[in-house]
Amino acid sequence: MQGQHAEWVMELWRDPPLSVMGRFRCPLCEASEEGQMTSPASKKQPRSRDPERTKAQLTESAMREFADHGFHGARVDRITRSVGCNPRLLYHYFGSKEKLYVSVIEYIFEDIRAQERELELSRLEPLAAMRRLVEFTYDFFDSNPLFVKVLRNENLLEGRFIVETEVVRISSQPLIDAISRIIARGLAQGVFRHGYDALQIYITIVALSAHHLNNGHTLTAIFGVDLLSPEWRSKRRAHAVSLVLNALTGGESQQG
Amino acid sequence: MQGQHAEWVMELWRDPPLSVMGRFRCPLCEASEEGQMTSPASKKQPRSRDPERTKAQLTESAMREFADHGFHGARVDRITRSVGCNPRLLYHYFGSKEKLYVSVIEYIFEDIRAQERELELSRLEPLAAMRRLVEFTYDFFDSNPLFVKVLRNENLLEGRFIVETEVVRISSQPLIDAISRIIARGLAQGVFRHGYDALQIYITIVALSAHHLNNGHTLTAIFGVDLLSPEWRSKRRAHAVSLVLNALTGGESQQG
DNA sequence: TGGTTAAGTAAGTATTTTATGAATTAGCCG
DNA sequence: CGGCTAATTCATAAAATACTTACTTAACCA
Repeated sequence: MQGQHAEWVMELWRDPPLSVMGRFRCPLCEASEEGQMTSPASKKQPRSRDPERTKAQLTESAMREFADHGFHGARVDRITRSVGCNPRLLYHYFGSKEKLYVSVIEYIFEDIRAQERELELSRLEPLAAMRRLVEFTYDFFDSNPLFVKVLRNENLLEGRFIVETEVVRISSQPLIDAISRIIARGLAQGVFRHGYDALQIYITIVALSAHHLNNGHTLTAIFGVDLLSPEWRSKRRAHAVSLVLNALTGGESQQG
Repeated sequence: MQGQHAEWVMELWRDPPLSVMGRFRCPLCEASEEGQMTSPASKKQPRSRDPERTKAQLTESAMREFADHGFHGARVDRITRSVGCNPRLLYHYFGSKEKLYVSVIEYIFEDIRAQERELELSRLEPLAAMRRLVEFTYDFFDSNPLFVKVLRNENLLEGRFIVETEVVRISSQPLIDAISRIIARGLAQGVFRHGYDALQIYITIVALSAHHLNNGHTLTAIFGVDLLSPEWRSKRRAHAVSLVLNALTGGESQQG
């Protein structure tokens, strides 16, 4: 849904030259404004009172807005308008654009934590566990574009807000420990011929899974192949699995 | 120099709470403003006339500004002030913030093209060639943070400007072809036991080299290990080389 | 030397955008 | 019902920001 929107806007954008004149007008922004303008019901009936719903809608809308435009590019006005509520409400519930952004980050991290807990890698054989980990990681990023985009922007801001939250720090060590144990078991059983540092391996898996998503547009422009197409992504999934497993099981030179 | 600045600002930023009140003030922005305020010489002597120098200074300053804040976060005012010239000059030479941004992208790509041409992979043995390619790619990203940052922002904008330039499309296919030949030679000689698609391998190399740079701040917050420290980066370099070479040379299962 | 061109300056303006003060009214509980 | 709380609206402040109009003056060349 989001991808379709992006492609459609790109299409609109490609033909006319950069901008005719005057102040910069972001075509993505204007398009999304118009797109949302029709949906939020008719104008004048007052909004029914439901603070939980309002807060949730604002968070959801803000997530999309920050994902699509980054912190600086995001407009509070667009957020409230897409919800259909008065701009004042945003400040009533969140205090500032900044605090809204932080709450979006926290909101987004609740998802991944829940999903990660369901992995249960210790019951599988080393090779199968590793395969599952790569597939899970790949699929998570592949199917959570908003997560990917919000994190990209947070890195643009040099992680200024994520260090404040405390929500993210918990429960990442268990995953690294689990990977350590898989590698140790694999080495002991002889199915793995190379030991790698667990954190390095995990970052590698994340890199293989997410880099083409983070950099899809420039890579596509550079190589002339659409790295964001479903076809390429499914090939990428197989490649990631294959590469990691081959690296662990194979070869005779090099250490890790 | 840039990294130091970032760390210093982060240090300032960590203690006081998000913002006291009022409109959002970006601490990085204010710091860099103050930092630059002292340098651009005394106020009132008129600027000596040198269009080339002025244009070059503006491009350079804009590159840093766009890298540090993204397109929307960048301020034309800061760019001209850090150069020490009148804001009108930016429009005199570039026309708009938007066109300035495009010219920065083109400027940045001239570097990498020049460096890539010096690779000369075909003379090396497959294993050595592959090692050199990984090391070169890693080192390029590692030592060109502005390139990395500008591209990250361009992806946030969904590659809206890079598709316009035409500068980037040339001479990327030769690299992919060279990689194809290396892999073919390696398979023929028996040093490689797995054939991979050249584009997949190259994206993989880029991913292993750049993902921790692109996502260093969030990953650092999540895992509590500074992935941007020199120590971690040098370990990362070895890991990337080892992983790719092991994947190519080793194992008996899986294809590519 | 004098005149043309363009580099640079001074001082804005129009617009956008975040944020607020204060009034209004819905909903809940006794 | 009546009154209290807080959800919502209205109108607007206040400041930033991209961009401009109108001008000055240095540099270059016939």
